[in-house]
Amino acid sequence: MNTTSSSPLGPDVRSLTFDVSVDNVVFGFDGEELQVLLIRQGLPGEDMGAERFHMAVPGDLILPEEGLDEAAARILSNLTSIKDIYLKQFHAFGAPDRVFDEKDREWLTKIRRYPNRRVVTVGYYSLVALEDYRPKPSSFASRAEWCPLADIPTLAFDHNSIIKAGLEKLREDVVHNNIIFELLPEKFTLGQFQRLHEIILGKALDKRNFRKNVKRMAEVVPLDEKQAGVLHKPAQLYTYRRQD
Amino acid sequence: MNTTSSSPLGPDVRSLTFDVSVDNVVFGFDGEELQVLLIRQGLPGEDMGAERFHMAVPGDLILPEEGLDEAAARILSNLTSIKDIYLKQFHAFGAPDRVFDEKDREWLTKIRRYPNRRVVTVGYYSLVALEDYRPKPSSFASRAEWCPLADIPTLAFDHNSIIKAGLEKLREDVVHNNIIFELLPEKFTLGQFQRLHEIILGKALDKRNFRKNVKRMAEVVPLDEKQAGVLHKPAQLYTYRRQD
DNA sequence: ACAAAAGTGTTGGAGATACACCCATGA
DNA sequence: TCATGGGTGTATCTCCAACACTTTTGT
Repeated sequence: MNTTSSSPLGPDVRSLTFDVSVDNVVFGFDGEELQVLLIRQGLPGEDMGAERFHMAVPGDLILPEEGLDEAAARILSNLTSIKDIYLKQFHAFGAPDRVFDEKDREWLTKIRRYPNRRVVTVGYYSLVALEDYRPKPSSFASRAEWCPLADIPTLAFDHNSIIKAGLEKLREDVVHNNIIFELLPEKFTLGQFQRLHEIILGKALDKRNFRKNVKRMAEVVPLDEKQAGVLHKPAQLYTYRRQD
Repeated sequence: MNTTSSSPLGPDVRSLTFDVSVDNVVFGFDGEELQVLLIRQGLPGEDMGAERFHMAVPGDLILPEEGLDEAAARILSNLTSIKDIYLKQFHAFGAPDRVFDEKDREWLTKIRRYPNRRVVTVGYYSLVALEDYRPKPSSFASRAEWCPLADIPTLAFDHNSIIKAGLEKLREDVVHNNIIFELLPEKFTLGQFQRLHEIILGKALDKRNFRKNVKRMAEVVPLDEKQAGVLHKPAQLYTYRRQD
């Protein structure tokens, strides 16, 4: 008895209702550069020959009985099979014209019951060591891949601005919290660690000063192991050990 | 096609509809303590003898054609007549059981067309010099008043947690941005300025060091004016002048 | 031998912290 | 005269920025 169409107060539900979605901006680091997890929109049955489907950040509508954080995790896992990662809400996007492009609407017609309904979306960002997560597409994602931040094409909806906002938030959080470790592989060199900082912060850092600071972090501990197979002096490997 | 419960045509639609609201946590400073702007829920026609209406933060549903920021400003102005203030989005709240209390539901029945619909709300916070803003209730607010942070009663919905989250965000932003000036009256003493910092940051600061830091802020300029009518040495007054 | 990244200390300046007493006013 | 907050300086320490050369490996 409790919702929409049975309400005594009138029929004009369409314009007084919203869908709520979640979009996940997942950053990954491969030791070289920062990447973002993108999906290619496409239904399982469809011929994928045509390249007309769009790339987007993995996102979808939330379910009626589901919290936002919960939805973010479920949706990411549904579309890319990546799960159990740190997901942090960073902003809600609700411009009435978020979705205006003709091809976006066309796509929505295929997957949504009410494709014209206004959608407010909540952005989450996440950080992973890229090598630990190989995305596998499913549901309405025909592909799911890491894409270098520099090479991101024009995406569906307002996803380019969502990524931009997520990156800004990431930068803030890296400076003030210890979020950056989520992005590192289990074993990493100080070179990678520094490169990661430089990429996220967008500026060069002094090697000696950087290493001095790292030495003061109790969480970063050296291993009894060195890099091998590289064509230069092999680097000491470190790992991150959470403090009590 | 794997895992998902949502078919290509999207998840089950019946109840898949939401309202979206905005809640404004407005902080004010009176030179002594930090306060929050609250409204008392009540319809204009109703007898206000009974004290059974609840206090809440000023918030309401967004309109179909309206952006989130826009809605926040409109709603605040509608309910309290306070306008043209700095409003910053800080978090979206979407727990499915955000509204579960019987009296909350009862109240919604009076003002909402679809009182049982799930509501996802977006929190905004704001900062003002309390003395510059005297709230005037209207719409479904029967009262609108400043309430000291320490004396906040149990509020409607999840508004206590929303305030808490807003305060945390405020603290962050005070440290890293220059947001704090929004909270000060036009003319202020360094004592007030320091007290405000201490209240927001939740810790005591050294007076001499604090004043040293203030002297280095070009935006804080002394006036040709002193406090009067106080029962101690009158303090120099300062003002905030935005830099180009 | 060469290329490529790893690794390593010192110095100077700026900003943070710690700390105690006199001053001007209203009652 | 007393109570109340206003107002002031110095010494130390920690953190940050700037800066150049040697080492180890693979080819």
